[in-house]
Amino acid sequence: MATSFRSPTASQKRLPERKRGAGVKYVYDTLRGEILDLVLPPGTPIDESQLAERLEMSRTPIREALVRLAGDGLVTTLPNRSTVVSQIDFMNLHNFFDAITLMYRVTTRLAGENRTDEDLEIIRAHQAAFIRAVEAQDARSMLATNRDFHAAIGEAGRNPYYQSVFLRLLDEGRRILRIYYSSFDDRLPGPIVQEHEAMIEAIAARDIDACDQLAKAHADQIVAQIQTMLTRDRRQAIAL
Amino acid sequence: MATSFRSPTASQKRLPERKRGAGVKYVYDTLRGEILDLVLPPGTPIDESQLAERLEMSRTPIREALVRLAGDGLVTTLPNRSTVVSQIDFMNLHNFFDAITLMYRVTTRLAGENRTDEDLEIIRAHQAAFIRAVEAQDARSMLATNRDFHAAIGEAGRNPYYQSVFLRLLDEGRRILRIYYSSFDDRLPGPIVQEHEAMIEAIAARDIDACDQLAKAHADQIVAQIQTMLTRDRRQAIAL
DNA sequence: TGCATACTCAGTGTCGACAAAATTCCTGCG
DNA sequence: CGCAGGAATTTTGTCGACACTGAGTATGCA
Repeated sequence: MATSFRSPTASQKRLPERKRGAGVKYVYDTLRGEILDLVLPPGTPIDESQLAERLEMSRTPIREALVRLAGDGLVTTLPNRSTVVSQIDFMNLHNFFDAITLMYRVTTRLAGENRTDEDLEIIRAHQAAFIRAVEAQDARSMLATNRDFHAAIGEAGRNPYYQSVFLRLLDEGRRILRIYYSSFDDRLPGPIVQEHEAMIEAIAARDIDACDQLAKAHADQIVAQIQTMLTRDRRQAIAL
Repeated sequence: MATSFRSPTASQKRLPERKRGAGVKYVYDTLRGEILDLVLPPGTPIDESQLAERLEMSRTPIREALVRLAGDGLVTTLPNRSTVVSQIDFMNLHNFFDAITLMYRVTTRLAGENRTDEDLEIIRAHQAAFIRAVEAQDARSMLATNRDFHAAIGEAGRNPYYQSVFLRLLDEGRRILRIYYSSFDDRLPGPIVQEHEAMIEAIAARDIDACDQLAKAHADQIVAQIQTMLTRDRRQAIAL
């Protein structure tokens, strides 16, 4: 099965069937989603030919997507060998904690300074989506919407340099938290919802000090959650 | 001219002449250097076929290098159109100043915490190279070695997340400063050399507070230099 | 039986060619 | 003379093919 869904007779010459340039984006988005949701766990080798066959396109757009993912740090290219999903460096998680705490603070502060009313609407929409995911107890959706919520705050901060690291950290955090939620099975994510609400209020009120304080508390809370998870179930974490 | 330097008769089949996988790196390094030195000014369109001809390889490795450069933010890809060297956003330089000041501080602090003796040797070697460039009044080399000096400090900090932004900021700073040095013609770069020496001392002594203070002073000084340049010669800056 | 060497093969890196999209140039009309 | 429409050209995006690399396997020798 899955050899071809196309009509075997009608494809006499070639049917583009898909817009020029959309192929790369599709591969990129698909792989990125599967990596962040741990459908492709760290260390998984990615075979270009196999992917090309599965997604029904040539290896060229596949390779371009992989190069972009390598730029994001989500995959690692071993020269003349396969490219693999990047490992999560559990030995140096403190680097991650340190950086994401600082970036939470910086981006939330900047959002308090530079946000427009439109930014606020977008942020609130993401928070609403996050709440829906929490109520539905859908871990995958929770992680994705939580990431989008903070990414929107970063956007409102209007500093592309900070935003580039921040997005990278949020993606890495999504992978790390995915381990947590897969081992504790879609439970309520602590006081995250209320913390988000407080952050929105502070950003709306342009209260920079409150933004900083709330962001730090939020970061500390998440870091504490992850550390608790790691000490409770160290074996699984190390296995990955 | 420049059609081919190879023997026209001997190339009956094909001569690799170059290691597998080295092509992409060569294109990437070459273009990156030319972009950072403003040999390719912002807005310059990059023609794949032309580059392929000049560097004597197919378009495939050229395209891969361009995708990587786009990931670094050095070029901008316009879908179905040419890719161009990224513009410098002079209207929002405060974002750059804000971010690089913070990253100078963070990386120098971390270097003070985590540096090894080997790190210190590498940093001192880069500082020596920088001094040589200053004495030779070679602006291009000054900018490159200054960038490498701070990059080495970032490496000693041992936090890849910070390092990824920091490198990006240093590269952008190299482009911005290149305008400065091209308009003021290779003059002495203010008190940068002494500031570097003081930073090395603080890192060697593991004096975190001094690291932070010196990094902030260094950043402020460079920001002030750039701002002075911009107010003196606004036309040239805006022209770019 | 253990180890070094040669062979096989799956998989990447590069190439040349074709097709789609966009720009440019030309032509005809007002 | 200016402008709209269309043809020609330029340039990018995608494809299939092939050579080279490294890993796994088999083979021969001690």
